[in-house]
Amino acid sequence: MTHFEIIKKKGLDQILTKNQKIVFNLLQKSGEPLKAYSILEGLKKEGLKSPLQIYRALDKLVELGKIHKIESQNSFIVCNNSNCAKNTVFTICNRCGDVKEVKNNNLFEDMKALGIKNRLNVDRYNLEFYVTCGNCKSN
Amino acid sequence: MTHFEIIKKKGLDQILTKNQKIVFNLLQKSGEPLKAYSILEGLKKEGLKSPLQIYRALDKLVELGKIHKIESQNSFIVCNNSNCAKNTVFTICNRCGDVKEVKNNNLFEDMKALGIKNRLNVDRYNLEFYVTCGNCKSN
DNA sequence: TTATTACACGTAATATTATAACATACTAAC
DNA sequence: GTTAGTATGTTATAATATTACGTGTAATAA
Repeated sequence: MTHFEIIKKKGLDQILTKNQKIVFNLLQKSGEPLKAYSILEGLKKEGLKSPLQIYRALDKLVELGKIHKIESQNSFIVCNNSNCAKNTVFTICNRCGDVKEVKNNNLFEDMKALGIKNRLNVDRYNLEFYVTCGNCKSN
Repeated sequence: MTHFEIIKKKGLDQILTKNQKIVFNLLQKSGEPLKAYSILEGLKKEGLKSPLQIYRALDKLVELGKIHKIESQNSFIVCNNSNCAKNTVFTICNRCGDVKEVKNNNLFEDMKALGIKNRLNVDRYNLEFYVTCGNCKSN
C-alpha cells in the first residue's frame, strides 16, 4: 500500500491541506451554515482571494465527509455526526432558515431499513425536514 | 368566500395562467427534470424572453405542488404523485444524474411515522436517495 | 362609479453561485 | 531524475436567480 493509499484509507483523519484547514476552521468556528462567497469574505484576511480557492476546499471537505452541503441554501455546515457516512438528516426552519443536523442514531437505522425495504440500492441519502423551529414558533 | 379564495381552495385544480401553462406543458412533455434556462431556451418560440418569466411560473407551480424542484440539480420535474402533499422522495443516480420520483405509498406512511417518532414537528420533507441506476449498473 | 387590492405580465439591469482554462509548484513512486 | 497525482494561484466567464420598476386586468370595497 502506497503512502497516498494509506492517507486515503484514513478517511476522516486525512491530513487537510492549508486551504482546506482554513475553510474548515471557519466553518467550525461559525457552527452554522455558511455560503461560499461569505466564506471568501471571511477569509480575505487569510490571503484567500478567489472563489475557486473556496470551492475547491469545500468540494474536498464534502468528499471527505467533514462538512455537508445544504443544497436548498447553497450553504455548507460542519458535520456534526461522526457516524453519518455522508448520509444527512437536517431540520430546516420554514421561517428563519435555521438548520440543524439531526444526530439520532435510531433515525439513521430506520432510514437504512427503509432503503432496504424499498429495494432502492442506496449508496447515500439526504433527508430534509422542513419545520417551524422553536424560536419561530414562540414568536 | 371571495372568488379568489375559492380558486385558492381548489389547490391542484387551480386555473393556471398563460405562462404557467406553457412552462408546465413543456415539463410534462419532457418527463424529466429541466433547468430554468433550458426551459427558457425551449420557450423562446412561444414568446417567452426573460428568465424572470420562467422563474415566476416555476415558483408558482412549485407552490401549487404541480412540480418539484430538485435542489441538488437546480432542476424542475412534474409531480408524479397525486398525494405527495409536497413531500418529495427521489432517487438520483450517482453516475448519470437520472432522477425518478418514488411513488410508493408505504414509504410515505413510513416517513410520516418517522417524523412523528422523532418529534420533529414536520411540515414537509424532501428525501433524496443517491443510487446507481439500473442503466449505469449494467454498463 | 371610483378607488383599491391582488395578481399576472414585461423588460432591463444586476446579483449570486459556480466553473473553465491555464500556469506553477510540491511530493511520492518508480 | 522523471513521471504521476494533487494542491495552488489567477483571470475570465458561465450558469443560476433576483431587484426594481412599469403596465394591465379583474375582483372587491367604498
